[in-house]
Amino acid sequence: MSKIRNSEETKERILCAAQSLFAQRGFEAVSLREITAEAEANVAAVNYHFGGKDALIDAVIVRHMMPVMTERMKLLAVAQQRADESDGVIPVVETLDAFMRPFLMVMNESGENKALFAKFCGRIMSDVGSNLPAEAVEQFSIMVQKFTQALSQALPHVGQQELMWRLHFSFGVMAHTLMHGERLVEVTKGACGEPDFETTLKRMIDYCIGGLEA
Amino acid sequence: MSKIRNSEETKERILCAAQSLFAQRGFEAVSLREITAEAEANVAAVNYHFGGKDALIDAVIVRHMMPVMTERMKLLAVAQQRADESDGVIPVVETLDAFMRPFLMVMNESGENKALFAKFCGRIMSDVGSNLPAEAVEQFSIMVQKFTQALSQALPHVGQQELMWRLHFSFGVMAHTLMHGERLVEVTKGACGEPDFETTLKRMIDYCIGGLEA
DNA sequence: GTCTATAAAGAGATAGAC
DNA sequence: GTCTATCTCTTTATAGAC
Repeated sequence: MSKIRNSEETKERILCAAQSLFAQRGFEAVSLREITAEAEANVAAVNYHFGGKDALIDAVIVRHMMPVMTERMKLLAVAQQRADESDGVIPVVETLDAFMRPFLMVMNESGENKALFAKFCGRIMSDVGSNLPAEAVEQFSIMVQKFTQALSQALPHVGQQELMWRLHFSFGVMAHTLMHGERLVEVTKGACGEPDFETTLKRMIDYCIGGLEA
Repeated sequence: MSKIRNSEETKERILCAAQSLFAQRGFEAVSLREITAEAEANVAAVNYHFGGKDALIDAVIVRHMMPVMTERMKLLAVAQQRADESDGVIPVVETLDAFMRPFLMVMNESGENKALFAKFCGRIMSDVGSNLPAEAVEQFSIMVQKFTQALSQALPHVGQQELMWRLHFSFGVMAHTLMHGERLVEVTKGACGEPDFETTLKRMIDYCIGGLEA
């Protein structure tokens, strides 16, 4: 039993170390040796627990993205309930909030490095559809459908195709900011301020509302 | 003389092959062997002509980004001249056009695969500041400054910090679309239409105007 | 300038002892 | 479950023949 517990801990350490390194440098540029060194585990442990590097990548993605996806759907459902008490249409600001806020929530809940977690999420958003595990792609597809529908009702004057592109653009805003937001601070030498995540979230939502309603 | 000419051709083939592969899979995930195989050159040729893989990466980036940067500055200068004939303020739509259109122009001029070139540009935009050659970073920095200034004059009600973030978001729109625009077509199974680059450009500009003016 | 051959380092994976 | 030792493959880089 103690062995099983240790095993689970080792798995967890590997997952965390992998996520941190993947966030910083991407999936392919990180070696198992670096991961296991940081996780204070053995190279063989990865193959034992996950089956190989590719399986580890999938596990890390699923492990960290599922809570975000679940939270998104939950927030959207809550917003839908609120909307049903009036005209049934979710305001754009609430839909966007339901889409973007879960990152903050998961970030805050986990004790992990927030900036790294953000980068990791941004990286995944950028890679969606390329090599993501099937489970994640499916979840993602369902989510896109739900959110498109909600936005469509709030923005009836925007055609379906147009709306898809604008949602795609909004993904870009989020992915780019999650991945490279802190770099803006560097590049501008702090002239852009050093806002907390809540402030950045609000900025993104405001910007995307403007773009979606354009 | 004929050897020199052949040498230049080999260099060019290597640069093109590298750009194509980097666009598809990123810089670190592509090996020199793959590049030289596609370029029908020898592995040693890369080291002879460029000095190593890192130097090749820098050369590819500089080679393909400089025309875009130059064109951007030129278009902005032209817009400024037009503006000087009235109130001196460049309309947001023209600033955004000057920023985004050069990609199309360079794409169309080069005989290369347009979609690949777009991906390559998007990848560079995403990597700005991380490992880009100093030459490119400097150019980029100057460009950001010029465009921020132009937008600032057109949007006096938007604070400086706020504007920087909104410009950053606009970068995200462009980078994400260049890199993953075609994937939207796949994911939506064509429901988003299959617009040409000119149409997508217009959509991006409209969206970004909405966001910038929000 | 170009190529072959090879060096040197590092990758992922696995067998077998514990 | 974990770890050492090792296998095999691939990478970048370079020396030296042509």
